[in-house]
Amino acid sequence: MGDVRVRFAPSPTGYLHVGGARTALYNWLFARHHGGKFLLRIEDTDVKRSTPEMTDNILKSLEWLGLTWDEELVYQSQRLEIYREVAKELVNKGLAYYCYTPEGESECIEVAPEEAEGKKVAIKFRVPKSERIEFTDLIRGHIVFEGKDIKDFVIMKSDGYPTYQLAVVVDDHSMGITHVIRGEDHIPNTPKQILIYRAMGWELPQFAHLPMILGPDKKKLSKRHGAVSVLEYRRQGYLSEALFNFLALLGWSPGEDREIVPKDEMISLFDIKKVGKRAAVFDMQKLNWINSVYIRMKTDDELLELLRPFFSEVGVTDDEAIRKLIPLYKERARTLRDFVELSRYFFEDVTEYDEKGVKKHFKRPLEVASRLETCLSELEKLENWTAQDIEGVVRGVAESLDVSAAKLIHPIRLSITGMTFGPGLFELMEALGKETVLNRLRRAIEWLKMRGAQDTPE
RNA sequence: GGCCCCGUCGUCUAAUGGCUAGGAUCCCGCUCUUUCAAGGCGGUGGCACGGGUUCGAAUCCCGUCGGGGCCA
Repeated sequence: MGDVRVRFAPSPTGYLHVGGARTALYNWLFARHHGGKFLLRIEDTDVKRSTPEMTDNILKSLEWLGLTWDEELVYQSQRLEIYREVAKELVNKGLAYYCYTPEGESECIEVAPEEAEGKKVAIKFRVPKSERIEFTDLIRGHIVFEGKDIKDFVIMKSDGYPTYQLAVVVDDHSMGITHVIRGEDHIPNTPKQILIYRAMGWELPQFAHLPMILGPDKKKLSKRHGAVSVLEYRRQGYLSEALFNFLALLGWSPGEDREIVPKDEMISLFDIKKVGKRAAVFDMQKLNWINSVYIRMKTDDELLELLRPFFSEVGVTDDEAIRKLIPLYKERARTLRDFVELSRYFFEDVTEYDEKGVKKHFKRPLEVASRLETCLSELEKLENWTAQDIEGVVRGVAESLDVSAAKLIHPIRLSITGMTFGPGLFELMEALGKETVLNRLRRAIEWLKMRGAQDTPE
């Protein structure tokens, strides 16, 4: 397939959501696979609802996903004259007509060109009722529409702006688009557009209609389903590669049971004909899994870069502080945000102990306090504050007290983090630092003694 | 309402008309382990339904039902 040219044509009336992103992604993969061009067109003819902010959001989203485009952006708002000329040409050919809506009426009526002068008229395309319009969709195969089922449709509104149907065809033609890859919701538009191509004597592109993306309730994905904006996923701590991988697999499979597929391999494996036909539900759990896989594939240095903005949001700007957390949480985090959430006790005091943890590990307060005191005094003596040596001390204390190491480990964890789970305790203690650990142990011992005094005066 | 698209585990998907319908995720066990996670092992779970074609159907055809989309 030579000289493939595809495009993504969002309208800047909203941010880029994951459905649009997936359409862009498939266009991009198709272009890259065939060594063709991926173009971008901003469909901003809805002047009232289009904003530069949204255009910005869309471009940022695409950049973040690595969906680089070729050639310059096309803005429909700068091409209004061309649409008007084409519409006029269709009228001249008798294939479209002026349509006037009298005051108070909802339907317009055809008027002759002479009569149209000075009136606010729309232009409608005259659908040949006896014709059959068919095309072969790259994904769905042969699709047939009957002309009689299609009503004459507006191509130019009375305010002088083109409708979607006209603008798409004119632009796709003048941009030399060879393959129109878009959402399934455009299937009913296709025959109308084909009629315009025919009327103008333009060569038809190939069409491929992608399945929809649904929410968990199987309804078309929308704001109601929570985060749908691409940049929102970035904010939530998803990696660009992970969202890319996830979206690519939503409706397409590279075969051979592949799940984690790097971008370059994706390009060589991508085949539009293997895209599925059925709508796919956006499954956050799978995204989370893919994200966690990509997090684990990152080097610590790469993660440091990625984590900076998330930590600075909570006031942590010390690289070294972040760096030492990375190995601790790398295989426990599903999102970048998790690093921050899971390591709170590094930056905040422990003010309370997990309720279930207290029941389990602080059950006999005085007994636990005394064990912790032994640990405390041994740890105070420890010069070389490394995970290995800390472990030696703790296990040594366990042995001398004749209790299992777990009897010390769990209470220590609860004391120094307030939580019952987390990274390996000794690495955690090393990372927290001697002073912090000792202080938190002292505080826990005090807490336990108070608790023991009021609890059970046996 | 008219037209169009679609229907394989809960979810994402694989399966030239031919082995006990495969993988991933989720969930549940077991294992490893100081906990959690990661890892390893195992398990529950699916061809929407009914006809036909065929030696043989998830796969082809028809119908029903269900879901979705566009237009009104």
